[in-house]
Amino acid sequence: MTGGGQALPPDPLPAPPPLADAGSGPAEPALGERPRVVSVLPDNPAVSRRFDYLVPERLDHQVRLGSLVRIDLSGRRLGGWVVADGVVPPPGVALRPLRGVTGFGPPVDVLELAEWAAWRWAGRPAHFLRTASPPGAVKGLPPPPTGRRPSGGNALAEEALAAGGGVVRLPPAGDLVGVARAAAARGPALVVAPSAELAGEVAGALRADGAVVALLPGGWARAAAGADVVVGARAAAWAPVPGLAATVVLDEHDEVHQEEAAPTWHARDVALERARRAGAPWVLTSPCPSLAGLAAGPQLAPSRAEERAGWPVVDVADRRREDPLRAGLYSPALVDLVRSAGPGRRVVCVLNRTGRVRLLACTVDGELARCEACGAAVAQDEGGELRCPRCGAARPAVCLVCGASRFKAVRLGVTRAREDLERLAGRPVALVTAAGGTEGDPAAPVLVGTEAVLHRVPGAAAVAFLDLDAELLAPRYRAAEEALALVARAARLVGPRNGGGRLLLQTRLPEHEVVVAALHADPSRVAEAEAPRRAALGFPPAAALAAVSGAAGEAFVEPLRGTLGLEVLGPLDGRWLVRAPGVTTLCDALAATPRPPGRLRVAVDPLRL
DNA sequence: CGGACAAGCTGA
DNA sequence: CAGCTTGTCCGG
Repeated sequence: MTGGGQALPPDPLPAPPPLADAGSGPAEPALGERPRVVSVLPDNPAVSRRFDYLVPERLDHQVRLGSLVRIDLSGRRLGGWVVADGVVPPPGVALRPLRGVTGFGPPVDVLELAEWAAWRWAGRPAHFLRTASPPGAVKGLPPPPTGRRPSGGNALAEEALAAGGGVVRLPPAGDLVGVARAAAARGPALVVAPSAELAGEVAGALRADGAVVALLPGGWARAAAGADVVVGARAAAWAPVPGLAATVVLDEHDEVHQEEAAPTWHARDVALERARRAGAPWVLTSPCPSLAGLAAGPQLAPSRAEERAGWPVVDVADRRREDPLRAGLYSPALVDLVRSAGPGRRVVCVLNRTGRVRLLACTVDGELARCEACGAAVAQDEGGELRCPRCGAARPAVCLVCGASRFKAVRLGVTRAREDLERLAGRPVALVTAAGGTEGDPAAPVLVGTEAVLHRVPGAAAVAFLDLDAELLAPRYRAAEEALALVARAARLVGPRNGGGRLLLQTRLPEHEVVVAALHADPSRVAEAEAPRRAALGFPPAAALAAVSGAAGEAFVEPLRGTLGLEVLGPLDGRWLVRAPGVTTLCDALAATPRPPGRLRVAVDPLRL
């Protein structure tokens, strides 16, 4: 099967006992005096076993499946989750009593989901149960909801929900709240947003409708007590939602939905699996659906006119026409654009490179300036000397081939771009980087920065990508999707065309499907070009991949080499790639392979490759 | 994980 | 062979 089609639960491999009735089977019907015993999974990912404990009388009514409890384990006190109740402990073990109950924990369906996720992303259930647990102790729940269920909402979302599930292509200026509304109209809905900020906006809008909204992570108890809508960022995919009736993932293409650290779980896939288990319909929305998202179900697109209206005007500056030696990052169109900036008309320039200068080329023979000692590209330091970033050697700025002393920056960083733009625009230009700093006046009419600038600025009249080719040609298999996602983010920042929103794409690849897709407000062009490439190259969702690294990587990967249907590549840069035709084959194999001692990182579906 | 205990190394 | 390090196992 292909990746995004939701993975089946683990086959009965050497799988651990299912969480919800782990251990030793159900108790016989209370036949007199048998004491109550529960199985507890310790809150310590290094301990994957479950241990049985007696429930003291005084805690009896507080302990239920999922409860967060305190236990004694080999002399230490730990937290843990009750994962089975009424178990009959194996004979000959001296049981200890639970030390206490911390409070409410994940409901049974989430306990089972954690077990599935441990299989799906080669992790430990405890890791997921932490994410699924409330941020603080929850001793009691608020009264059940008395809200007004929202009605109406986005028509395409309603259509997708009625059909059991679908991917709604919602242009950048589209109404995300309307999608959440359509879901909540069907009953308790789970809405996973790409950021806490957006989650807050959705929560605010639905509260204004009169709905009872649990905004995660703070609203965990509200969610557990029942709510019309449970909404939050990534981790909300693990929130309790009694009576789950619909699941929504907003901006499913956004890579923030995936955890970077192993286990690399993806909120979209968690939400989809949850919907599947609950028999609830689902909606994924995106202005530019990912292939992984599209593999989950049918796509519902607005009319061409509607979709176009939701994107800004896009201009393409074809840098091929510019003199390759003299052409910098500043086409005439760009210069016009930055000169149009002013108070209330902010222009944002995106350049995904930090630093001042990356590569220098001799103005006479075009030779790149490289280190005499080690051959790395050298940069010009403040004093004008050429300094090697790799070995530290410095030398005067003289071409090694022709002796000329003038160099031209062929790849400019944002620091340099800020200075250049300030000169070209004749107005103050501020620099915004991911590191958090802003150089220059943050209220400046022109901002330049790496893609972080798109996250840090509240709005803009226009966004220019100074060098879109850096994204288009990035050596990552998802480069095209990522580039379009970046353009879509900029599109949301500037707003739709009827509000004057404008994007400028500077590129030497004007025929590239990402450029064409943006130009025509038709993201399907990227998906259509990309799908056959992924299939040909064996990349997700046409195949399932795991990246294995760490000192124990070799030992872990070795037994996988012989496994039927698996392909093990590497090591390359200390990393192995495990490829399988589908998620089930891959995850079954990973789950069946013992973990050798030592540092090991297994990233299933790695984002960056 | 962290403690318990067993199997190996060193110095006399 | 004591005294110590290193490794493996197990916990309720």
